Amino acid sequence: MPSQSIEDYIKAIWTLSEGKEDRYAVSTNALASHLMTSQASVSEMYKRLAEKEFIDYVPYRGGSLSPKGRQLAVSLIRKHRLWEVFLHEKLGFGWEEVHDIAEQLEHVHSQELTKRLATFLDHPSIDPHGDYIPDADGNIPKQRAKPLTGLSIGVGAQVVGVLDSNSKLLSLLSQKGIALGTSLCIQSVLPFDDSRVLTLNGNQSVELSYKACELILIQENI
Amino acid sequence: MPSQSIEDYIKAIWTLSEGKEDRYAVSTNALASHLMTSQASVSEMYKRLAEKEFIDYVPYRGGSLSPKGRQLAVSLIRKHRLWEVFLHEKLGFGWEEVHDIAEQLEHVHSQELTKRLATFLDHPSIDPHGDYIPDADGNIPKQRAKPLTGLSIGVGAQVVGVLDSNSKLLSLLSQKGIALGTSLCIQSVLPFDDSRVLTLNGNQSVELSYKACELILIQENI
DNA sequence: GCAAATATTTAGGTATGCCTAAATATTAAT
DNA sequence: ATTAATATTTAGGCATACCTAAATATTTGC
Repeated sequence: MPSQSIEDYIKAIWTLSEGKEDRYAVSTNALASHLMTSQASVSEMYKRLAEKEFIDYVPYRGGSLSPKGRQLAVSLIRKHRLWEVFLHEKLGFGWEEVHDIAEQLEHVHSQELTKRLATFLDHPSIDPHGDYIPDADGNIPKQRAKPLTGLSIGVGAQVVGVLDSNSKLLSLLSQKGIALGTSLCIQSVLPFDDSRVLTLNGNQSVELSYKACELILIQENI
Repeated sequence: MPSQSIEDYIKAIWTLSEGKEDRYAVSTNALASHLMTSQASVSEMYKRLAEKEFIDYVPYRGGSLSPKGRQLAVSLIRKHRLWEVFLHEKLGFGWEEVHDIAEQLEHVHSQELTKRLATFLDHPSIDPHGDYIPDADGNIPKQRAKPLTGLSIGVGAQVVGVLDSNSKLLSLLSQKGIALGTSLCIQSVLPFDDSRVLTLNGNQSVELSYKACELILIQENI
């Protein structure tokens, strides 16, 4: 049974290589700053992970998930996102609260539990942040959405996800009245800092920094 | 935040001193065999636990829970038993399957989660094995039931709990048709090994070893 | 192409939590 | 009361997972 640390590392490598080509190698630097640990610790752990065949590791070149590693990562992501749905839908937690708790729940080992939880939740395919939930075989659709910063002025779109589960971002969005499914369009882009002025659901008007807009995923209306 | 190991030790001390007088000291020997670890490890851990003020520890005399330790223990027991109810009632796990999974779930740290889970389950007061669930303030009724070995021949009673969550025992009981709430009475006691022949729900007849009977808690019909 | 900047690894140390074997306390038996 | 049996602790090790500082690779800028 992989330790909690190993699971955290594997999940982080998966997250950082999402959207990149297959076998994308994650640098120690990137992983260290993502996990808020030292590069030395990552370097050491990379050796352990390679030994256990979770990653392919070329010193000075970073680590990339092996098939075994990818499988573990995806099963963790599946558990994490299913628990998020449970916390949100069944227990009434806000979308900014679910991440940290799911972070712990994902480490519970029991395939049967995951299976039954999925059934209990009616096999959801997206979590409260709009991310796809891998199916039982580990298949997960590619995120087709693009960041809000890539939306042109006057074009209608819908919020379908966020790129970070950081609860501060989610609190900010909740506060501004932005949630999954919110319809919006960009009214204008402010000079100097590129903040966006948005129209939400055709009426309210809110301002959002470039930094926040980068992390919001939208899908343009057809 | 106490580590998982510390939580396991505290819970074990609580379990072994349940029913005993307040501040009952658990010997290293008893704890080591309960946790299937060495006495040396327990001795070492006792020092750490005393340092962190979870227990009072007198070398060569064993350790007893401090108020802080008892509080932690009871909150773990509460979480464990609430999760067992969830697994059994919501996910349909059998009573012999829930213990091991709850053993992991109980280590998830979030008071809010426990609170919401209890509400979601409608504030149950007993778990699938018939054990009382401590309330949010840590109060837990004393177990009033007695073991099946203490029941006289011909007296009707009801199964209200088991003294061990060992899944082998639970499987055996399921197999024999014994569950929480089963009505039974002792038909006869066999010679030599003291096995009991039981009548279940007024009709079926099953035989059960003394060893198993010791661990079944019953309440006599009034 | 070589020096400077940056990235990565190695070296040496710490804390937790486990082990076996040896030493020491306590309890029981005569 | 002294010895024998049992219980407990200490000593010395090991693995994981972290750290800082130093050494070594790689990349970048000129």
